[in-house]
Amino acid sequence: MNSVLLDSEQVLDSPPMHRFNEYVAFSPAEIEQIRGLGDKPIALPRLAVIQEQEVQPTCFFVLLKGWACATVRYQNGDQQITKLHLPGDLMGTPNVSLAQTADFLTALTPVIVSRIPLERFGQLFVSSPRFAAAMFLSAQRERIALIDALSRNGRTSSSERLAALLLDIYERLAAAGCTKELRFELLITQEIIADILGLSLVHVNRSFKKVETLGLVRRTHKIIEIADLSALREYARWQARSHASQLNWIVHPDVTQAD
Amino acid sequence: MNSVLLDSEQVLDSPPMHRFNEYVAFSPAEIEQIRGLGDKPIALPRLAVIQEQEVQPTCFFVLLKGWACATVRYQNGDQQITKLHLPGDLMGTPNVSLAQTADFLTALTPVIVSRIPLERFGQLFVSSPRFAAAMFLSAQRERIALIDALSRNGRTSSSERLAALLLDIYERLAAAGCTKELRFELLITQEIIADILGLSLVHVNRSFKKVETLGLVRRTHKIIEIADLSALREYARWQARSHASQLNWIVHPDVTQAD
DNA sequence: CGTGCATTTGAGAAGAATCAATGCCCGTGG
DNA sequence: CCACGGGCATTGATTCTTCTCAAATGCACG
Repeated sequence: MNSVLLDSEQVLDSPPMHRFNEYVAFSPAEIEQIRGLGDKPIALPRLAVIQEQEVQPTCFFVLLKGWACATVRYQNGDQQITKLHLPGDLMGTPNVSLAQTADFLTALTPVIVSRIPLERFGQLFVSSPRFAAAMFLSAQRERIALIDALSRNGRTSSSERLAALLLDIYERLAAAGCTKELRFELLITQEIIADILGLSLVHVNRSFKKVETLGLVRRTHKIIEIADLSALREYARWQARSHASQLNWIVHPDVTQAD
Repeated sequence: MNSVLLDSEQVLDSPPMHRFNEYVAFSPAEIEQIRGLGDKPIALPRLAVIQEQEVQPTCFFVLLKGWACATVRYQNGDQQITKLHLPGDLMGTPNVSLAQTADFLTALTPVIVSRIPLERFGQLFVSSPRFAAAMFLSAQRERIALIDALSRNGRTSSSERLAALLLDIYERLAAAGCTKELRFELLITQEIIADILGLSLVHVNRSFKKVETLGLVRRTHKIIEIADLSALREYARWQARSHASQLNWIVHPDVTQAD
């Protein structure tokens, strides 16, 4: 891996930790523990392979900066991107259940990632039920994201799928504070979008023109502006998904901490 | 729900508990605890809705007998089955991360299910790190199943998808001890298969004829016989997925038990 | 021996893939 | 300063896959 070690303090406060607090309100002390899970962040160039397919998983990763993706590749060269990773995402966690990784992790832009060895992760998981609960809920939430992708790919047209993808990216970037009003920078090519949606590059282009013609989005270079948010939601058959909030059945105050 | 209460001992030893031991070798005492999670099993007829879409999740389910599925339904009536559930499966777990359930759980045959209230599940999850680890790994394994479905639907032809579905059902039934040699009973209609694969009923029928003509499977009524297992695997671009076995990073002996 | 559900078949239409150019933007080197 | 080349986006023409509509067949069950 063609990587560059970074001064850790440079990124440790910038990274979007918002994903860890989605389900459990961690205390500052707990947040410190979670930050301690990762190795020193490393920078990788665009197209770098962060983790290979069909190797034994010994770690997973946090994406601190940039965009990346998980790709399943077949012998004949076909590939399908099964997850677009945005800043703050954990990457490679499903593989911990397997003897061999199921997918590639690839940088779509220059990225900064931190490697989390399974040993260190396991220690915290076992010692902190609150952390275990957060990880469990987060895995279940990712299953929902996959379920949504699967149902969309099976039952909606190409342009509806594109609309849904743009909405998904918009909402996730907004949660990470990476949008300005209804605009965001789409850091991926149409070829990558084709790999995400399971379409051909040519057809993605035509779908783009369609959602533009319908007055749902505007494009100028890489900047996407949502022209009509509610119309876009309707067109994409968008289903709002709010996080569970009543979690006292699984999330309790941390007994290892003094009140 | 049009349900019938059953004498519990009638089913408590029959159910396929094999799914719980996939990652963690539980002791008999632990198994007892896990069995105690579920309410008294109930029987439901075919097509019964086990859990509604867009309601608050307060429990999930174990499927003790029969087949069921998780379905995402859209306003216009389109629906996509996102998971085919076979005996032993946990059903509805992804919903615990949401304020509202994302899908319907529906019986595809007469079923026997047991309801697991979140409170009871949460107590065991918090008190037993081994159990928490098993649930975490199992959720990650389900993500892999969804990733595989997503990549197949995006990148393979209809008949390849059908071949992969038949293989998937065969292997899962074999793990539950519900196959005889290379034969199994396919308890679902072609319309259901269409909902699973994201195809039309008519095209499923033609795909069936294709895999039959290719000499990969044979059909007599509902009985499917795999005519050439390795050829079927190759045709379906089947990817073997073995469970992770080196789990000492997260699975430790249960400290609450005496040696 | 109907009746209802599931499977099968046919024909035409629509959606998406493929093949093949062309255009555009931008950085690089002459 | 401009010609060139590479990567990406766009367009056109054609082919192939899958869908839709419609009808017929088969099969189980009262």
